[in-house]
Amino acid sequence: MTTAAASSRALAHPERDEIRLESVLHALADPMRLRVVRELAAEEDIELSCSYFVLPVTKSTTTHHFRVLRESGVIRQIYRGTAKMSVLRRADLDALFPGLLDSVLAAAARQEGRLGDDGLGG
Amino acid sequence: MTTAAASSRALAHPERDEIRLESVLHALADPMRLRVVRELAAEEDIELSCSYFVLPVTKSTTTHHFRVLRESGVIRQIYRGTAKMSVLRRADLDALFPGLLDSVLAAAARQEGRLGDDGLGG
DNA sequence: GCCGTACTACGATGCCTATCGTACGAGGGC
DNA sequence: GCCCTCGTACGATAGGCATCGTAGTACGGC
Repeated sequence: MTTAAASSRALAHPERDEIRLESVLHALADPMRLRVVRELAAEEDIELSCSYFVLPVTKSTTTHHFRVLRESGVIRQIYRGTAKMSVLRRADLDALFPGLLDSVLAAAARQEGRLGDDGLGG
Repeated sequence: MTTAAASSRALAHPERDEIRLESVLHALADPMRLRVVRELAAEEDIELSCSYFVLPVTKSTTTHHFRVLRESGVIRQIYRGTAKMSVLRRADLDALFPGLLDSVLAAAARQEGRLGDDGLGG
């Protein structure tokens, strides 16, 4: 392989054309997951480990949320050693649903300002 | 009253500033409700009765979905005689979350074309 | 006043899901 | 090899929710 090899453990992802709008909206409708997506969007194209995110839930719940995000096609996950890195699938989402991700991110930012609750624990 | 009077029965709606992004996304994440919203958007600013919508579920389930849409702030409902009319709260949604509704509608239309499933029962 | 239509309220059901705790597996550092 | 860290798997639990059916309410027409 030319790129840095991921661990042998593989993870199932939907192909671009398997991503469903309803699943994406459902994934984004949860506050914990929206928060993760916002943090990932803030670090555009940078792989972040699950442990980077400090969420007010246990590790098993965090694992659950990351799986929902991955299986809905919102993020891509790769094992790197003991860490599991996550990136937003922005290119796929923008191609399928132009403007959707941006308007959701903008809406979340507006609402954060409006309510004075930042939704980002870090 | 100057405008056509609605029935005496009142319905609870969230004020504009009470509308939460997560609730809106949740409301839109259901196929049945997304379908309703798309039909309402297609008849911009026109009040449609619940019975206008031919959904593959019973009337009580339909009532449930309309309530979710209303309580999340996506639609406004008014009684007119025995009928209950619904309209999209486009102005409120556009003011709170600019571009969100349009990108969701566009995404739904794109997905419809992509999958060959129109999501609108006629 | 009576009936039909439009929608609601309520209870039941079965599924999905957000959460937890504990026990386990995979990799890296020593 | 041993242990620590990161994350998973599994089971349990509790609540939410999409669905239904039935019984009931509001309103308009006759």
